[in-house]
Amino acid sequence: MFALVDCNNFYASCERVFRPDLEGEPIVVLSNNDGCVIARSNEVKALGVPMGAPYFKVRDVLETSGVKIFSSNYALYGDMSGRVMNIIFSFSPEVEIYSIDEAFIDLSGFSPDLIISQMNTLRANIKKWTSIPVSIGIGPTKTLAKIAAERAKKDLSLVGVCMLDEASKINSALSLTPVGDVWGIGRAWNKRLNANGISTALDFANQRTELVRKKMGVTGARTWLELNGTKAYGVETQPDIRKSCVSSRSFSKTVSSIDELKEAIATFAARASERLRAEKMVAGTVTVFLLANRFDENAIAQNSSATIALDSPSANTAEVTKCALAALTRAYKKGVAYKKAGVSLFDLSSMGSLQPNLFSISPDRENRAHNLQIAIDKINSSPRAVRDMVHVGARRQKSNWHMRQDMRSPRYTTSWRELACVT
DNA sequence: TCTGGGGTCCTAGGACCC
DNA sequence: TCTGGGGTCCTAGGACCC
Repeated sequence: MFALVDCNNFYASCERVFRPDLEGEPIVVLSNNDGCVIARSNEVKALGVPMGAPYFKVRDVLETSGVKIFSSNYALYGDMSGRVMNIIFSFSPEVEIYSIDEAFIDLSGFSPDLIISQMNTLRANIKKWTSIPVSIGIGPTKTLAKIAAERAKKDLSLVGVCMLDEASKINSALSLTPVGDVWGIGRAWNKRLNANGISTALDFANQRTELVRKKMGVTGARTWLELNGTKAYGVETQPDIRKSCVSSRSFSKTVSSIDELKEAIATFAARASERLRAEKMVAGTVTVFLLANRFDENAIAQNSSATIALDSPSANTAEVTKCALAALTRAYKKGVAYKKAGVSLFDLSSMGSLQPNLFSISPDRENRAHNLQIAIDKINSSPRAVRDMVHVGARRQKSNWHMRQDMRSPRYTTSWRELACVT
């Protein structure tokens, strides 16, 4: 059996940890740029505000209903996530951290009779030690555990833990689950399946396997197997080696000038390389992409990108920035109103296994660049430094493309300056 | 006026190999 | 008239996840 531990309304719950006065109050959390609703407390779900709704469209409803609105605070959510995950690891080492708010546990070592009570304890401990509420679903495959977790959330009589261990329970849960809510069935397949009269997970599970394989490829076939109780996915306790690293932003206003784009791209290049260095990795290629308004059919044709290989794999901000700016010049089209831009790093490898460049002109110079980078990182991470105190000159501190983030809560757990005070 | 960011996997088609 | 068989690698696009 597998368990899925799923935090309830995770970001909204995080906002309540240091604001107990918000317990029972309606809360939403907005995406970067305060663009969309990406988390809702139960009270807001009850108001009928959909997931992903553009803020400007639901602003009036939220305000008249007295909903508390937060910009996203990833420093807080990331840290709270780590605390929840640590508690789960204390129950079993066979854990896969699937996302910021979800983890699978391989229960093969657990005695079947004790699973429910142990999961109840886990749930209670997480609540007690972090104040984050979770739901736990248990099933013979990961996909069924996902469905069980949804049932645990929706059916209040289950008190947060749902185990699907018998055919009758599984069938009943499948019949209550819309096919589009199944893990692996997204928007596109949901539409096509519905058009063919398949509306619940049970309808889908009852299709002929050859038909599913033919129409939906191997991914669809795996989902079908998992719904029918055959394991297609295991618990991956080793995190995958990362294959790419992206830093990107939508602009609050469109940007057409190459100089402004340069500042943005230099910032993204720095962010992405910084993240890579933290994971002791280096990149082989740098891609810059420029996107026009994605809600305008005609504008999408103006999207462009360019990829350039680094001379030798690197995560050095200066190197990556230089490369990214060159790629920008290639991708840039004059006169286009860009809405979003970003830098992706590909061909990643670990720093340790680095192959030196056979044609390197000056290994000594590369060494010095490396040491400089270490010194800069050290300065910037010192407790007294403001964010990015030392940075590449191509960036600028204040620009009009920067993010809107007007309603962010304090970084209670990761910044000394923003520590909660009891008075 | 306004619409997130960061990922992975699969497939089809083209170019290439012997 | 007729034109092999078996591969790999790369890329773009589409689908999915949170």
